[in-house]
Amino acid sequence: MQSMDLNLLVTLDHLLREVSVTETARRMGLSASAVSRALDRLRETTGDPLLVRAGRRLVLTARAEAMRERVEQVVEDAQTTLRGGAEVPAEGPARTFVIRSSDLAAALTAPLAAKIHADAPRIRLCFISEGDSDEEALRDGRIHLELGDLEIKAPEMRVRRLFRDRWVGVVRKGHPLSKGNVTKRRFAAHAHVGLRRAGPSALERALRAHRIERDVPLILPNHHAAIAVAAQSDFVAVVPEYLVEHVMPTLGVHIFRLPFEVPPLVVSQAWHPRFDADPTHRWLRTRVQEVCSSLER
DNA sequence: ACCAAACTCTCAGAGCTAGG
DNA sequence: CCTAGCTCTGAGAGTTTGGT
Repeated sequence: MQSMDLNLLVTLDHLLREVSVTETARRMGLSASAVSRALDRLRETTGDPLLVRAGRRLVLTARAEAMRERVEQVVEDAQTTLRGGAEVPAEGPARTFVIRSSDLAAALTAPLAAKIHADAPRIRLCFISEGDSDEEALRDGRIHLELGDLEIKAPEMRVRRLFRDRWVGVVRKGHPLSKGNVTKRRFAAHAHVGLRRAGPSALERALRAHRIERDVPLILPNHHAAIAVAAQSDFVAVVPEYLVEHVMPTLGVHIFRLPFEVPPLVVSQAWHPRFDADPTHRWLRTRVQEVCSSLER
């Protein structure tokens, strides 16, 4: 076998996650041209273009898409091998991890807490809401781990994708949209609940791209509240499908496919590099990953 | 048509390593 | 120690595409 530069795997891992040469370069602390040439070598090695132009942006080829999870796992395994196993220490003082989490990550709270309590009863978890969403808290160690639909800007921060899910429409049983085909016109004809966010969400961008104008007379703080309101009123909510299936299955709502394309929701975990080599933190990240792999469709 | 953004390519220079 | 070969880098120009 011809010898391969295994450092290319790390670059590939970043490229598959960022889908951008510029962003990969920023994350790795390299120049864009260096990453571009690394991509060249990856293309030569794999015999696939991996990332191809789509307008101003790049998109993954089918082969790259298929490689993504495997590459992530290989890089993670290599890092674990080189740094030592991610085992929770049997001795030592009790330890509390502060996890900042949006309600998008709520589905994994119960299985994660059960797993941690069973395997490492000396570890305590303190979940806080995303109200305080500054990256300084991750930097200075006030927050040990962040979970959710993250838009981390700090280049040094470690971000690992946990799972993806699709957006669905939710209405009460017996609602007009619970019968027949939901068209864009019918979708927009009903009042919707919106979510309070700092910037436009992927959903709002998709609505704008499809020129769908909906009436949003009610803004709520999170998806759980949106589902609960939709279950008991004529409001329409658009939420991640797993939240309805895993967290609020008892409400008896009707779920329908959206009549337009929305990029999938991506839930990730993020942490500061200061915790990279911390064996207990690594053990926790691995447990989070395990719980999430059971959620992904 | 013009401008901006993102990626690609070429070039020259620097640093590292192996071999003589 | 010197040299050749390789890799990486930044600079700068070119290409493609989208927005105005």
